[in-house]
Amino acid sequence: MSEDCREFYYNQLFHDDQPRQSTATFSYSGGSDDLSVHPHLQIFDPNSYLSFNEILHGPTGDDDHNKYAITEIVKEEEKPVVVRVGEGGETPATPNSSTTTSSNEAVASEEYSNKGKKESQENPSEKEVKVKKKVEKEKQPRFAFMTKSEVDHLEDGYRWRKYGQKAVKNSPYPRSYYRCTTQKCGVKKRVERSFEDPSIVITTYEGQHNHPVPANLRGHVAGMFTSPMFAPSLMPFGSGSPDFTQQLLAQMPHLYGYDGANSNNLYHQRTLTPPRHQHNQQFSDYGLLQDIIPHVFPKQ
DNA sequence: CGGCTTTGACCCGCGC
DNA sequence: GCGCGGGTCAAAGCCG
Repeated sequence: MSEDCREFYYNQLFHDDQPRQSTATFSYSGGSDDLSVHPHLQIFDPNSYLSFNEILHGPTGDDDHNKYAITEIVKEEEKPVVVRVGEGGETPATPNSSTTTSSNEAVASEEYSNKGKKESQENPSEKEVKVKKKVEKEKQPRFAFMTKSEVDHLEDGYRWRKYGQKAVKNSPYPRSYYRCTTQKCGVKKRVERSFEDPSIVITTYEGQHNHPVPANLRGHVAGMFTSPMFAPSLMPFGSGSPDFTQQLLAQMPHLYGYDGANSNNLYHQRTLTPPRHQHNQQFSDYGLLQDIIPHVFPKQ
């Protein structure tokens, strides 16, 4: 089988605070439908594979080009670490310009029922509760990424329920608040559009999912991240580091292939029609993963 | 009918 | 204390 390899540049965010210019090699099989050489591919739906070009730039068909070109990832807790995908020479907005640094955020790890605030008012040890909440709140991993996208809410494999929307000061664009719909998963995300560059969507994740990507979701990313290969125990990241799946998903939201609950999902349409690249650019997920994190997925 | 969005009201922290 | 801004609640409505 012939394999075409190209280089994909990105800054590695995952392990430390030092942004590192890294080179990963994306490999995909060329002109072959022979998946037997990649038995792991059988767990995915081959119809949802994206071409290498789409990995880099987002969907190329259906005028989707550049809609999902991710521009930056900002890790919020410390100095912003920028991850830039692609080499489009874009000038993304300043990471700090639109990410929230507000201190009055809710505790993501708590169950998000309506009890939180109101009960704490009735509780005798009100102060202790507040302090505890504050500590827990500060522990929540949080990071933001900026995506060049025409749609506000990018699919990431998880199901979200919108629970609020607020006007943002000095910005004509509102900020939307979402919560993961899975019970006892307190992950939240905020989505807003950069007022400096309206083509850029800023998504801020808060907390870590305590469950896999919903299994009933379509698309190879959901399948990939629910596979045993992505068991948390295999992930090389220390505690306190944002969940890898989220990070990888955050890097490549244009990979999200499932048909989620939201009607503005660009990928809804593409999952209904076979990708045009299927014959000559079948993408190997495993090869991709090997190259991104070779110490987790050593080449055989 | 269940799941979701919308949206005004409310809560809370912070600065003045 | 007051006002402001961010975040959340929850009722109402929409939709498949």
